[in-house]
Amino acid sequence: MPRSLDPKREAILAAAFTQFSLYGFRRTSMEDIAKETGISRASLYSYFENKEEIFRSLSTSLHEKTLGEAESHLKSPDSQSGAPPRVTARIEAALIARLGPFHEILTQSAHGSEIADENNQRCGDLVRDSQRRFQTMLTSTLKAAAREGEINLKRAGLNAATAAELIHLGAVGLKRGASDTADLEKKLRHFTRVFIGGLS
Amino acid sequence: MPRSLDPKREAILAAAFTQFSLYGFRRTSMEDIAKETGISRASLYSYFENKEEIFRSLSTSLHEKTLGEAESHLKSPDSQSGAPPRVTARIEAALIARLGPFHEILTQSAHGSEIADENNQRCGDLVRDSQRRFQTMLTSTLKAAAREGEINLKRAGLNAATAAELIHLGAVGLKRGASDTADLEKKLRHFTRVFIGGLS
DNA sequence: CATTGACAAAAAGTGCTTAAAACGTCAAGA
DNA sequence: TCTTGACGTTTTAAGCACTTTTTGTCAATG
Repeated sequence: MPRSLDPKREAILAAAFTQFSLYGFRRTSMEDIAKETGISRASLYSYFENKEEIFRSLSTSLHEKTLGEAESHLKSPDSQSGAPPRVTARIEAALIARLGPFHEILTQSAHGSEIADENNQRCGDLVRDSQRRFQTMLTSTLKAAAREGEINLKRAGLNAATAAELIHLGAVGLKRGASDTADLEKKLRHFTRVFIGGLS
Repeated sequence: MPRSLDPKREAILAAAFTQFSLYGFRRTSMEDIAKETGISRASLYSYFENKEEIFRSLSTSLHEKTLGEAESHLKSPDSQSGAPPRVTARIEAALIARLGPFHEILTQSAHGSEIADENNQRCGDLVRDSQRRFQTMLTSTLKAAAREGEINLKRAGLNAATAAELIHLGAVGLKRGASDTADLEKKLRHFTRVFIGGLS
């Protein structure tokens, strides 16, 4: 059985996620996680090295999930032709899939900012790597769209990688001003529509 | 003499800015500021209540300066007609004027992030107010541009305030990925060009 | 009358002690 | 084989006494 699909591990990760959301990383003990999982604290150590590894596993898991969903949106076949470039809808969905869950944690948990700090501190490598991967996906999506004439990068004086970076950074910026998930999604939709429109 | 133009106060503020940049807010003492100014510590207290007020004055001053410059760019008459909407160049310049100096402090000072933290903590009201004012400026600029047919908000399904918010938040997001001032300016130019292009 | 040295009060840093909490491991038990 | 209670260790938190730094205020001064 692949480690990443072991149901016991999944149960522990789910319990840990609950506790981290409630109390933050520092204030959550292995005892808390064990109790929430319904097993003894000692058992935790047969599934994870320590609290740090649990946290990193959670982070990895969320990054993989959001990247996977983002990728599937970016690669999904266009539903039907229409006036607005079809790539817009795909990028909209990808941004929502990629950024939504992190924003959700940040706004819903009472310890959202502490969790975000710990994540940058302990999983900075994962974060940077995921960002690079996401930007790479965006880049090839934009390249393909340019090849098919959906957008025109040359006219804007941009290459695909630069355009992808601008979209990504801009979208991340929208998180700052979004009060809840619905608001973020609305902003991301408008933003993407206008920005891709500017490349058409 | 208006308090805000008293040359003694200005000298103190300049000295304080130097020290804060070098040592951060917490690690800078009134003694440090006095020495840098070339006066006694006691004299500081005849110009400012305490270190907090010095810091807030500095923050106010930078906000006013950047808002003023941004406004003058936004209101400046268009140089000459051209293919790209003339409002683009004005917004580009305004964003650079408004965001550049803060980004400069963040990247140039060894204590940039501490200073930014203190600024949000102690001057959160000033920050929010300035952001609102800047967004208001942007909003009326966009409204005017729409009135003159330079951009078309309706087609994008946006009102001017929402568009202004998107530009502002997006531009702020670009700060995260910009290594230095030149890089930030380049990103802001590209971003503005594409985004306003999307509204044309 | 603007400036400052000097003073008392407050705050911040240091080192040490103690108590409590959390950790990681392992042998015994289900 | 999987689970866990229990054990020794490590980490964290709190308290205290002490020193140093920083603060805010004035009366004295040039």
